[in-house]
Amino acid sequence: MQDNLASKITDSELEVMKLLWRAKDALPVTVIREQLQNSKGWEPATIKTLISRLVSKGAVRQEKRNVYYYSPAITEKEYRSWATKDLITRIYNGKARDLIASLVNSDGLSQDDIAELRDMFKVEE
Amino acid sequence: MQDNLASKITDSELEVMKLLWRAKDALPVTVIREQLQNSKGWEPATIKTLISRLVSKGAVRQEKRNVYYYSPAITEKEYRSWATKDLITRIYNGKARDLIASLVNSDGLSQDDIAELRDMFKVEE
DNA sequence: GCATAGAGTTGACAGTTGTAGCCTGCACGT
DNA sequence: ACGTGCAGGCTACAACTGTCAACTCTATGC
Repeated sequence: MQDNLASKITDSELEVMKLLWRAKDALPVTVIREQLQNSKGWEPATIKTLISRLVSKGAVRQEKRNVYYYSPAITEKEYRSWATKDLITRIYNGKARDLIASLVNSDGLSQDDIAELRDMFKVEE
Repeated sequence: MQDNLASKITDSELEVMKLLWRAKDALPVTVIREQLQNSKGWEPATIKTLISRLVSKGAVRQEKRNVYYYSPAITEKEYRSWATKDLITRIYNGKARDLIASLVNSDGLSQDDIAELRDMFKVEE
């Protein structure tokens, strides 16, 4: 996932991606609209624009049937990984451990989280 | 640090913040310019704009002497904490542990990092 | 077969961001 | 005391973002 893909997914567009990631299959606009119109209060036009932009920037793939069906061209995992690395680069001077330190020292993690992480790192090798 | 402060620090502006965070004291434009002009290749005008915008949005404080002296109105720690939480909210459904899981499973962490984190969580209680 | 709804495309418009020039008044050196 | 350089403030402008409307063309229902 290069700079010219997910790097450019904006907040609004991300909402569309989330929906597509949740779906197991490609979806037609109808379905996408249905869901975002309520949850986000967006006009159909807005949703169409977001989809188009995502297609242009290569984050969403379209598949021609009677009507286009849309599916993510990048996985949520990839996107998360990219976004996280981007954060680390931009504000933690590239040091991932500093990110975690920040989480630990601020109220970013619950006791449960910390317990779980301790486990995670115990098993991890 | 509310939505109307650090939330709005843009990438370019962040470079200015980083410089101010590194400085122990308030700095006049002269000094700020000196450093960013080289490292970033920005024109003086650009730097002035960035500083103004940071002042408007309350991220930088200005102190009148002969000439204004600028210092951060929010700490780097605060900003990091905010930015991290923002990431977690936006793309990890609010689950901090998922962020860390993503780091661990992708190539986000070096072996060294992992070792250090294991220590971190060992001591942490 | 024909009308119609809605998918897809194009345009739009205000606000933000990246980058930078102009102008005016003040401080500093001579 | 006077000129000059530059800090500060204002303006600018293109690209990107958040929202949305108008138009066109096609597939589906009758």
